[in-house]
Amino acid sequence: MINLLWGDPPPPTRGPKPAMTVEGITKAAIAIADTDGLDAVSMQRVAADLSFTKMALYRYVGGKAELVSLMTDRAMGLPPHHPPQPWRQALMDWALDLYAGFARHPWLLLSTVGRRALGPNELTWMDFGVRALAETGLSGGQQLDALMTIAGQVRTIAHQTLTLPGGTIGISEENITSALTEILATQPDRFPGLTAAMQSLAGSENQGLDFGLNRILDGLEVLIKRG
Amino acid sequence: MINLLWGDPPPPTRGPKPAMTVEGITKAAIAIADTDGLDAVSMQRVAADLSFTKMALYRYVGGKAELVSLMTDRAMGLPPHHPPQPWRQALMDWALDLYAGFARHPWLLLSTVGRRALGPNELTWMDFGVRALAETGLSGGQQLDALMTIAGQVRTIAHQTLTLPGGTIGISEENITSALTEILATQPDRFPGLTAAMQSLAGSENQGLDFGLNRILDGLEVLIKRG
DNA sequence: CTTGAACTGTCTCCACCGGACACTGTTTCG
DNA sequence: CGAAACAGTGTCCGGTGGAGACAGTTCAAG
Repeated sequence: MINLLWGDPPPPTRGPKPAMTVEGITKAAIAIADTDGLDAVSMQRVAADLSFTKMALYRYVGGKAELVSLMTDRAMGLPPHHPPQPWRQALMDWALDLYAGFARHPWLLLSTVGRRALGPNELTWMDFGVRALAETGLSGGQQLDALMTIAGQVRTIAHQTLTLPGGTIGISEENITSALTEILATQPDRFPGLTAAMQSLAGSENQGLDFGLNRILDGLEVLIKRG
Repeated sequence: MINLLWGDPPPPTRGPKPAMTVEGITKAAIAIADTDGLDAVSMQRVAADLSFTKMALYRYVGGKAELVSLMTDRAMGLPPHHPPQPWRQALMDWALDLYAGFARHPWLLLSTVGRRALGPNELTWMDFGVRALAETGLSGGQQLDALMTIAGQVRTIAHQTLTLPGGTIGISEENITSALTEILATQPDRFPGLTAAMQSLAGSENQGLDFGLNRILDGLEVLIKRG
């Protein structure tokens, strides 16, 4: 099956006009994922929202996996443009833009795990990030590694902050910290380090993203200045 | 439903002796996930491996989600002990131990996304990590944020390195870089930064984990020394 | 203008999934 | 010796992704 992500194959000319488009299907699927979560995206549901039969979708996309790939790349979109900046600020913007993308489509956190096909938009994101580091004297591998580290930080915080409604089991509190404090309250002696850390946390806001990013950027600065 | 993760409820004494144990079920499920991936873990499959009926499992675990939680916490296990060390070395060991865990059970990368119940082992991991930072003068929140950043780095590299056989679609090469070079070879002008970075990468080994960790630790050192 | 090939969308069917529920058989306590 | 509590099974359900046959539509070639 040809990879729909990279330009559709030339449309045939015989036969009836297609009533749908890959783009329309993808948009419908994204709309479902945005409102009801990625698990709610099924072939039936997508087809129903378009007033078609499930099997009709298979004329356009190869299957569920391919549809998810298309959704992912489209929802990711292209990274926003920024005026030229020093590498540190550029990377910070890049990270915040990425976080904003996850905030818009939290299901991206789920659809981008496991081996998957890379779409053009995803690659463009990486390209932008690498270019921000082009002038720093870092090697290509170092640039990519640095980018991965930053992307990982964004993912981590996004994952722990956004965490879709699709809860799995047990603890149904609003966020991780509340569930955590609850457990720690009952058995403080078992996790002394955590208990102490949580006590001195009380009320401090979610600065996790900025904190981690600044540590990483500090570390990069050390490396870059060292030459 | 009582959380099986935190000590089973007292077993009843009436009625026939249970033929299975929660531990046995969990171990069987982990074995399946280790060999055939997390998707292969179904109630039927687990029950069949134990020579029981699917529905019999529901006498022990509340459902699929709870089983996965049990698998996750058990597979994570307790973090290994290390002799007392300076915080930097302690965190480095912590990160490498965590990575080793992901390498042993790559499906943990999948089972630990989305909101989920926290098990005692997972909390112990966090406790160990936080304790490594206890003497650094960082606040509790900063300690937790630092840990999240490091864990995120480990996850990112593990995810991009291990990536189970359960591929989804398209590109079935051995790792991301090979698929990437393939794409870049066909359209180098579209991703100039990436192309340049990949060219100067040729043959360098997977140092991504060490690189990112050292940047993060460098950044933490800057913050800690600053006081 | 006709005809046949190419194409679209629908229909039926399948295996599998997680799970509800009623039921039989077993064990132990009053 | 019951009766209550419990274990495991069998049956059923709605849902999933997907294969394949089929009829309707459209266009290009004769």
